Amino acid sequence: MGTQKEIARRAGVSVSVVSAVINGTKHTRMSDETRARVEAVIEELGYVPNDAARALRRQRSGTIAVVVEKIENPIYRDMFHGIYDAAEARGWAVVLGDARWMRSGSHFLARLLGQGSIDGIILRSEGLVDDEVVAHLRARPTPVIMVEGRHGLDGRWLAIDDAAAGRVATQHLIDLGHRQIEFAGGERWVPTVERHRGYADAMRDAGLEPRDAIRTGYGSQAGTEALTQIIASRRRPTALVVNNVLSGLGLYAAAHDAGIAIPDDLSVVAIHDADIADDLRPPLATVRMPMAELGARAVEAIAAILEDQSTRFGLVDDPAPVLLPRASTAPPPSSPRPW
Amino acid sequence: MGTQKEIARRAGVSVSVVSAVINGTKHTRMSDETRARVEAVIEELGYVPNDAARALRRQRSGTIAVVVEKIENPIYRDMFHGIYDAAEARGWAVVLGDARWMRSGSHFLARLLGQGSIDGIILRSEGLVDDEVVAHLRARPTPVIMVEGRHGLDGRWLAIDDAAAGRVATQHLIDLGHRQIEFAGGERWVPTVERHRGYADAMRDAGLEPRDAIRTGYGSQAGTEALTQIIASRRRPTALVVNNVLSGLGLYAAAHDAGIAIPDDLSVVAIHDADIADDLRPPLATVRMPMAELGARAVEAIAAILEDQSTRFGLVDDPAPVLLPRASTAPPPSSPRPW
DNA sequence: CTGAAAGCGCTTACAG
DNA sequence: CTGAAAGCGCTTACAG
Repeated sequence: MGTQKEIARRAGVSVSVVSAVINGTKHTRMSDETRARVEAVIEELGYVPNDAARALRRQRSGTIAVVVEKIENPIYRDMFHGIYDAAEARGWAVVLGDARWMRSGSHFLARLLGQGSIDGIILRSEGLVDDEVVAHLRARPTPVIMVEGRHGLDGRWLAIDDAAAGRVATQHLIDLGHRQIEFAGGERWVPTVERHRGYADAMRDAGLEPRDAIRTGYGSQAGTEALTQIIASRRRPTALVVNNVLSGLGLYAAAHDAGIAIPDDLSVVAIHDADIADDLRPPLATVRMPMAELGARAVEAIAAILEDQSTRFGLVDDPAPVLLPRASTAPPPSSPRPW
Repeated sequence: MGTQKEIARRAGVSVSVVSAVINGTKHTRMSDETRARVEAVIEELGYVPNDAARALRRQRSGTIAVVVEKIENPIYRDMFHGIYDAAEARGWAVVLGDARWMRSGSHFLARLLGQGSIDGIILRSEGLVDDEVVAHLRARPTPVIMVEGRHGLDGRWLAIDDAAAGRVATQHLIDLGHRQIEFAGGERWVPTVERHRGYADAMRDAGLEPRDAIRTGYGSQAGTEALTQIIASRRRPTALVVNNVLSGLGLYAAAHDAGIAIPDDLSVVAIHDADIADDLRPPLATVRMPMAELGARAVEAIAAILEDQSTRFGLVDDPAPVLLPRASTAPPPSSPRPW
């Protein structure tokens, strides 16, 4: 370990030279011999810079935080990847956290909001963060980019094109010949509202009557709730668009329990792709979203803010959402079985 | 924002007093009136301490990092929770990261290993971390606790009682009357080896002949591979213990594809519980492990090391693994269908 | 081309 | 009981 001071002493130079060798700064007008001597001592001691001292001096930590609501949700995988790659390219480290930890008074929150250890925050929350925490976020200079949610602080939000995703999913079902198509996903969360809007647009364009969204909670339970509500109603759609892969999982379970066959009785498409879609039986058709690009854009937005440059917020619509067909969809039954 | 210096100026006191007010230190022999004035200015400015300066001065950041291999694996949920709670109780913030980011030269790794920003690391890896990175880990003073893996650096590892889990899972199947029971999970990773050992012990205790583990990869694919191998063999077990819930998911898919009914043809128990076990059909019987306790113990171990106290490493066996029965198991078929 | 010095914002031992 | 000062380890403007 050791410090630059110690290296300087051992190499017989000043700390300015040591710092220059480490950082490759212009101060670098030193003889090759001096540089080599310094590098040898650095190697010998296994010197590593003290990040706290650096951050204090540079007024920048080189670390950004990503906070999401349920970190185990598989849909984040690509986003994390996109964020990580973009951050590494800029020389930043990424740390992850769970939105459930953002409680007023938590040390996690203190670290996020304190000066010095986190340069920027990428936040994805379905609304869990309470008003007091939001007030803190607003009061601090640390830039916060909201992803997948259109209520970004100071308009700083980025989202995928959820309406397009809803449209793509619905269009696929229309193309298969379905006319009784519904959408499940609740209305509280903005992306869901957008997806439902895309569903409704596709329906209208095809001369079909869109229905209100089937309001549900989130997670796998949403799928279960959706089917329960449908069964309780007099409606018998032949196809369903659900909010995400986990909802699809819950829907599969409920369909199994109710003796409803997928896709023979009911076709299903889920927004968002994830590995597990391939492991379900039947494999679940999904809409792949540009999550990696969303993550990369969020990193760029933080960089722009820190450098006082302007940046474009809003929709990340390239590449466009694309349907990944799998066996959970089929043409509607010619003579529907009653269920 | 502002600094203590600015607060001191506005409140007409010295920075020592400001610091004392903020930290509640003994220096605290100040009049109530002084304290109130300082607090008012702190409030007014929305002052937040600079963590980098603190970390530099205290030689401690108050942040620990948790690095796991596939952060979206649902089995980590409870462990993260246990870590978070224990860390908060100690006044520490927790940050998460993915083991795939621990590449030599990555800025993420630099932040982990550098002095100043991370006080300790909890690492869970199936072996992804390459030798060069391990060498770095060893060379730095930052304590690293290996969880679920018995090759901890300097013997600093903690693991759940995988052998007991294997035993519990197997015993449940034996109790149901199964005699042809197999274990799937590969042999590369130590916990799997332990689970297989527990399986073998339970079998022997029941006077049954344990079989070698069916070697597979990891993740959902493991379940698929296991069934493929069984089908290719002449063996027809009536029950199977799989390494985790994701493997169970893959096994379900493979069983469906092969026309094998669970549990009628084949009973299944998975090590590790996760929410999705309830969403599968049939719901998947699992063994719940003390993951939250494992996480809490890892935090305590870091604390002990930092405080130069001794601490106990090894197995976290309280509470013991417990079987959560679900519909994926049943007595063996009286007259097995051929498959 | 290289070194001495200031200062980032904090905590704390010390002097008064 | 309170203030002035040192120092954590770094970077960088400045002097030589």
